[in-house]
Amino acid sequence: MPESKLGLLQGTLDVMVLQTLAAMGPQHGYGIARRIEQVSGDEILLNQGTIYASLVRLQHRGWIRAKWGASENKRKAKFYSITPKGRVRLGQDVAYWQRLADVMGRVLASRARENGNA
Amino acid sequence: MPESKLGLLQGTLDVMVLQTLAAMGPQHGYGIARRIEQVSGDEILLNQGTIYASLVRLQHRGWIRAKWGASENKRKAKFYSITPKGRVRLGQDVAYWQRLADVMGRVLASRARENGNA
DNA sequence: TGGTCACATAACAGAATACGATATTCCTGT
DNA sequence: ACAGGAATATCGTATTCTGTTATGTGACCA
Repeated sequence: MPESKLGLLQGTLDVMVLQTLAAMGPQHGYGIARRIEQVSGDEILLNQGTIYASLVRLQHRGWIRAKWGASENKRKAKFYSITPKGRVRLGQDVAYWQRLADVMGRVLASRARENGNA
Repeated sequence: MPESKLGLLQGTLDVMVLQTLAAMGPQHGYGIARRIEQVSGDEILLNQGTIYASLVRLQHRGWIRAKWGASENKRKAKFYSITPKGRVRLGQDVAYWQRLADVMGRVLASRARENGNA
């Protein structure tokens, strides 16, 4: 069980969605959410509804496209897939993330002066 | 020169400010901003004014405190320092960041299927 | 037939950074 | 002595995103 729910930072959800679609192929919103939670080792728990706003954004920008179909359970579901533009964007996002992680690492590593403490 | 300006994600600026104060001791807003840019290797470029909203937030929460003084150039400046509560918070923030970076790494590493591509 | 789960849409609240305008004070060049 | 610019701070607004909650629909099962 996850220690505590891990909140997300602005933009990280969209990247994970793109990555998930790139890695899994076409998938419906519900499935994408479950997959992200699973891959994260259940550290991330997406509130029901949270993923859809992301999907709307991404589709609106032309990075994913949707098509109605039926899930494995015969239920009506919208299947999303990543577009070529989406792949390009994903590449940029990953590069951005690595840069940010690098910079944060550098900043957080700047040594603290030896203070008495609390 | 930086390739391109690196935008920040929600919350990362506040953590960097706390860390900077913990590492440098009391410092004024302008100095904190310059320091963050420097430590980041000039990848981060803080727009003038951006840092102050962060300082207001942190002070409002009791994580930093301010005192008017004079900068090395004899100009009037507000010197901020981290409080005990701020140090606790910084620890939590760093832990959070590491968790998020870890999870993002896991998600972004999920293999893409071999697709023709674009 | 009634319930629950899979799956989707919509709308608002909260929070933080980007950006631009403005004010003050000190320092430097002429 | 004066103009201009750098150091330093404040404020207000636009934008964007996640959290959250309410609501709807169709399948499956007891």
